[in-house]
Amino acid sequence: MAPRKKTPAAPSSGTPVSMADLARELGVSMTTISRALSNHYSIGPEMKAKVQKLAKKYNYQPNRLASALRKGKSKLLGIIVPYIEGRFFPSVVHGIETAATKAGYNVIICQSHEDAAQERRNIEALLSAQVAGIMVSLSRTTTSYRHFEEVQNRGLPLVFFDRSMEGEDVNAVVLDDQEGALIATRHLVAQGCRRIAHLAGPQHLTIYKNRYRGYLEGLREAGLPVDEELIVFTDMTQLEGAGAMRNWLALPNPPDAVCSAGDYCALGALQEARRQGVPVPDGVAITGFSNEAFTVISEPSITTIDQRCEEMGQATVRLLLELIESHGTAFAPRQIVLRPELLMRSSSVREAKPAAPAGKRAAKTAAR
Amino acid sequence: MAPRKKTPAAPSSGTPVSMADLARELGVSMTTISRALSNHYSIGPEMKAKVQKLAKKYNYQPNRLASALRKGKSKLLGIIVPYIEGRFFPSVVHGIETAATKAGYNVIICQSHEDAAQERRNIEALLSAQVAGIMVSLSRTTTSYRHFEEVQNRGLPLVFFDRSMEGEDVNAVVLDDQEGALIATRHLVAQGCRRIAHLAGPQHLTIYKNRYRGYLEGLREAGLPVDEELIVFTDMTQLEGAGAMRNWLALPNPPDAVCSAGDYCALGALQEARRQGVPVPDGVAITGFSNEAFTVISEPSITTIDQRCEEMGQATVRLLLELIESHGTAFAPRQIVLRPELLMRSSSVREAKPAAPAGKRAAKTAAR
DNA sequence: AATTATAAAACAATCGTTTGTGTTAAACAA
DNA sequence: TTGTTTAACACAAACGATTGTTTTATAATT
Repeated sequence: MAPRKKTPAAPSSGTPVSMADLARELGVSMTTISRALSNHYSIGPEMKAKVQKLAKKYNYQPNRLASALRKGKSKLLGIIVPYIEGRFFPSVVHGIETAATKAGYNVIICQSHEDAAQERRNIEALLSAQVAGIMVSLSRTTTSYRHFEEVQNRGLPLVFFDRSMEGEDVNAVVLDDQEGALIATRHLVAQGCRRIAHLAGPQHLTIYKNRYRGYLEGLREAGLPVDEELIVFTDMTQLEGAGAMRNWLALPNPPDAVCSAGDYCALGALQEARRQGVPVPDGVAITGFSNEAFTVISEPSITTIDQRCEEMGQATVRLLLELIESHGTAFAPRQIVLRPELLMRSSSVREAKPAAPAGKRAAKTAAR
Repeated sequence: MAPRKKTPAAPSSGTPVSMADLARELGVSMTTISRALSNHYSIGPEMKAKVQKLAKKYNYQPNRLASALRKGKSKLLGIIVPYIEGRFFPSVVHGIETAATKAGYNVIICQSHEDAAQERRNIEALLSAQVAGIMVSLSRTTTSYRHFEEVQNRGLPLVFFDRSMEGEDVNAVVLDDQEGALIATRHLVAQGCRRIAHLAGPQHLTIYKNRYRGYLEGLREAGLPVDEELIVFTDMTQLEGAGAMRNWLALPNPPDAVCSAGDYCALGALQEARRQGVPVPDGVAITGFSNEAFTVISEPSITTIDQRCEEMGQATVRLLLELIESHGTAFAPRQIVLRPELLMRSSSVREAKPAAPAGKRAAKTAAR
């Protein structure tokens, strides 16, 4: 044990300044220091000034551990994502961190690596760290939800984002995936496409199921028949997209459009079409989903659905903080649904229109 | 204040189980519980077994706040990045989180948003949270380093990564940027290029300065003259890359290659060249820097330098943990330099070579 | 002058773990 | 038997901040 100095700590001594140091220096009690710093009414104005000046002089930083321990509430939020890569999760984390910092919280980040067991360990670590609330985007392999029940039992606020548990009794912020696929399909219909194919994702994941639904809804809305030949279930890889496109192009009556539930898959399809000499969008129009960075780079640039990553992060934090601050006052769980945005780009816009027809954020694109 | 139960907590009561609960249940002291769980020698084997069984039964999670407060060392690491976006930082964070978790630490993530003042506040928040160590990639606008000195004064381990302070007295993990630009230039020379241009970045940033140096070294090595017309200083945007290329192509004697210090800038140059009908790589060969995701997507795919993001994250954590665990035993500050890797792709490889000449990770590329 | 408010600050317990120092009892050696 | 070692555990004081409950002055009121 390093012997604790009895003399007041100099501004740059090894050990950080504590309230006790300030109290000793001013000859008052720690209570006074604590209350002066938190602007308690029972401390006189001149004493407050003295304390705050001294705190600044020594660059006093409160020990948040001690504070959290005593108060039973920390200024830490936990976030669990499957991984920190690609476009989506980093952007959401970006939004979360920004919003949390603004509210005086810090964020502990964990990756589940798409592994339910790791997710469970993450939860335990966060509980152990006494976070004030947890934000989760579920791992693909999560089937049991017991670890989340324990979070609930402790009364700890829990908000899912993007990949949520089903049901009305959870707090969640999600994208309206069905709407996203619907507006993509509508857009293709508006471009004159009549045989619209769908690259679907794993159907045990809600997001892909909903995108599939949106596609079907779009067909129904336009009075188009559902052709099972034109629906392929994939894991959303570039390779599978190319494979599906190859098969479709070999059909006697190939599709004139592809609505993909993911950008990578759309890219694969696009590349395969061009490899086979089929022009995009005039031979086959293509839409993706997620607004991955490359969609604006590829040639032609890919029409896609923006997932409002930043807004999702912000909304998640907002909801979580509401739950935290309304401590006890049992809130009815809420689901916030964000509206996706269609980004029209070259891969699907068929004739050169005089001016950008849709929203401000339409195609920047197509260096050609 | 919720009245604390006196009876032992059921597994799913609101309040988490504490050591006191376990101690009461077994009729022993908290000391015994603590030492049994940490496998202290002075506790008998059968008592240890009993305690551990009960802890498991109640799913006891130690309060890390209390533990850290008492021990003066938390299991939290802090990380400050300019932002969580693009390819590089998310990947490094990915590597860091993975390595930290493996070692039993959790990571608090902060963004400086390229703002020195925010960076300073981040540091204070991390100090306040009593992290065991801090990892930083400097904001672009940081000119004063006083906030880092305070970290040092507290004896808190500090490791820079990628964007580091200059000097021998800091711990840092960086990429050998000079080497990166050098091998890119060498590669262009090997492709037969003789008038190699350089898209340089802001020279007050070490990384760009070093890339510039590497380019110059490459020219010297090949006995090529330095032509100032062929060197343009930019902020590394796509737009500026295009502009520079436009100017170069208007030259009486335009370059036959461009070595860019960044991928976005290289992309801009590439697109401008193609817009003007100059073939890539045969008219002008192009290399980028950073291995952004789009470099493999663009047509042609872009030769670039991989920055070993994951390895950088791992190395950063490794170094930080060494510093933490060697507590006190003053370590000589160390700089770890990672070797960049050239990823040869279509934008620079001039004639179809019979087999990939270089390393295993060479071009996958070129759907054409 | 005695009483009662009010303001300003001190006391002391507490959050949940950890750990240096006892304490007890059994085991062993002399 | 007495003294000494060892094993196994308990006591109690930290860590640094917070907060309900006094206490002590000072001012205001009767």
